[in-house]
Amino acid sequence: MKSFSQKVYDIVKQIPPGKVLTYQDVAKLAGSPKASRAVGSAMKNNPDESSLHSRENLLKGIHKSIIPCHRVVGSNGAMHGFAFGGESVKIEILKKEGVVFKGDKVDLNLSRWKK
DNA sequence: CATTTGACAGGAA
DNA sequence: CTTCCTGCCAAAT
Repeated sequence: MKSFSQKVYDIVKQIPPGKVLTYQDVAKLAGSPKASRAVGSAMKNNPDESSLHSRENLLKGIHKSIIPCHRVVGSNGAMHGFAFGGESVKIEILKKEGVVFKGDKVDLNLSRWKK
């Protein structure tokens, strides 16, 4: 049985380019609609490219998991803490992938994955 | 086993 | 529209 965070990673990895998901949705898909917070906690343990080389993750078996954290946003379409170079950079990337932006926030009505 | 923490969400002021 | 407060959950210590 995968732990909650593992499920979260699995789900986030399946988010297609040009689409985003809110923490709430991820939590729901992971099995706990109210665990949006826990999702964030799991994300900070985030086995992304940066921590990919971390020995810790290798020991945990999380090494081939590249989590597109930039495709996970808050319920209002804004991002909170993820920054692998700066929020602005993240926005650029998302735009490039086809995510529609509404000012400095993501337009969830258009770019929300499976609605 | 109990406490603390955190990349959240939603409502109220 | 922005800021603060409260509720909720899983993981780490």
